[in-house]
Amino acid sequence: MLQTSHQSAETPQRFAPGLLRGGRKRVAPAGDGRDPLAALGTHVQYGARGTVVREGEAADWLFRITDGVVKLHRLLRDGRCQIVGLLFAGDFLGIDREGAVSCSANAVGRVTAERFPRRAVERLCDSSAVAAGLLLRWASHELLAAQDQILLLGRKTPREKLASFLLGLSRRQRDPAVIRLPMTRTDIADYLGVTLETVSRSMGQLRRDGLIKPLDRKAVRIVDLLALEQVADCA
Amino acid sequence: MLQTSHQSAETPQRFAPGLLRGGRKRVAPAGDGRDPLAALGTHVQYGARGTVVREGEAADWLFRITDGVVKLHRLLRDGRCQIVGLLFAGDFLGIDREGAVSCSANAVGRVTAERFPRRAVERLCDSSAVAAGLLLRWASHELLAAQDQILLLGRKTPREKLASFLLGLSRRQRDPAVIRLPMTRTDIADYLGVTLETVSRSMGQLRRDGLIKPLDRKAVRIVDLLALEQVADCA
DNA sequence: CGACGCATTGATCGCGCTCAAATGTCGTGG
DNA sequence: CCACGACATTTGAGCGCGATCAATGCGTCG
Repeated sequence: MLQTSHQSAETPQRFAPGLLRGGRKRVAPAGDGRDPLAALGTHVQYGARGTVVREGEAADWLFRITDGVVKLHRLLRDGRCQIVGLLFAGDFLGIDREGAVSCSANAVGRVTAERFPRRAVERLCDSSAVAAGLLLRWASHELLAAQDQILLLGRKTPREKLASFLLGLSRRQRDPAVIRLPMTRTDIADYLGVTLETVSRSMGQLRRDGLIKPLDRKAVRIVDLLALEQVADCA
Repeated sequence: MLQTSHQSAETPQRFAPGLLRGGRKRVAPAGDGRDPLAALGTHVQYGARGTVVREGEAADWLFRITDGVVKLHRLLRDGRCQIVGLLFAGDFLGIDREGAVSCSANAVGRVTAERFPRRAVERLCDSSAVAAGLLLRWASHELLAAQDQILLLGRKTPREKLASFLLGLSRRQRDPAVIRLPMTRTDIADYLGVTLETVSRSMGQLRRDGLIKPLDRKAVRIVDLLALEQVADCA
């Protein structure tokens, strides 16, 4: 079985995790100064839970997400899992690699991305300050996000973690008042450094306190934005 | 990050508390391809606990540490503190800024650094792929370190956190078997997302288990490197 | 329908936090 | 030089939060 008849994105795909379809090299306008990478890219697509790269693989590719959400996660030997990053449309995957891939990357829902040969990108960056600057700007921004996450993991309570997480998601979405949760409770737990039960309880707590209102399993409505920001304490 | 921001040409330069001495602009060999930044830099020095930059300040400067250790920390409203990064010789400070400084930076011991005018660095990066590449490479590496720290904070036990921390430090030092701790227990605690008592207890535990041997309060000898690596679980 | 995956809720346990006290270390001035 | 005080560190006692284990509910698919 390759694909369910349902087109809805959240339907779990049953086919083997991995690459759905690799496109042909796109013929892009060569002189496009706005996106120096475009000419190097190939479009690729992944099904829900598809594996983009696996920890330890040779780092031959650089990706740029065009649609969907990708989770970066690392495992400890005994199975403990931590999601070290969430990538959305526009984010790069694989900049931070030195020879081998440092963590696995999986599609959360369906994902489309551009894939660039790593060598070619490096050559481009060596010659084009525009290309290098593009990646540098993104890496700097990502570094900031990582610091936020470090503060969250090190010092925030589960309740505060969840509030911060929800607000972070809401900023990424069309309607900031209705948050679509692309991931399961387990994923959220692995992202926030708690257990899935704690995520569930914190969610219930925020609901009982009137800050949010769960719509369905994968969507939450922000009721009291101010109070939520207060809790998140994004000082 | 390194955005082109228009800022007053003459910012009244308030010397941060802790600044010992500001040097003169260094006249560097212009054609030095190895270090495209050198010509822009000024040497500065800070005393122990000196403030390099404070959260919220205008991000007018980029620093490169030449000696000593700098801690980056962020505070929550109620005083909880998290050290989001430690910078050593060769590390940059301030790449990840967008207009304002995102976290405070303090010298841990005595620190010397180069200071670059932010706008000049941005101009250089816009024109020189070498300069942009230098910063990009550093940012990528730092992003990797941040992911390690995220895994540590989210999923490791205090004992594992301390082991990882000690091993990380040892890699930075001349003699990898004798670790000099540049910081206090409180700082270590704020870096590892635990309390100072827990740091102390974990240290005692590693000592009793024969993995390390505290020499004095600011130095530790690694007795059983293999076991320590096992505990750190840097998978 | 039953099987499965995901989420919620409850009961209990133990690790790490908190509060508190004792001890050690360093810098400073008499 | 020693006495002193400030501060860093260690150690102890007790508690509470979040993890763990377990049961149940709920929606989807075969």
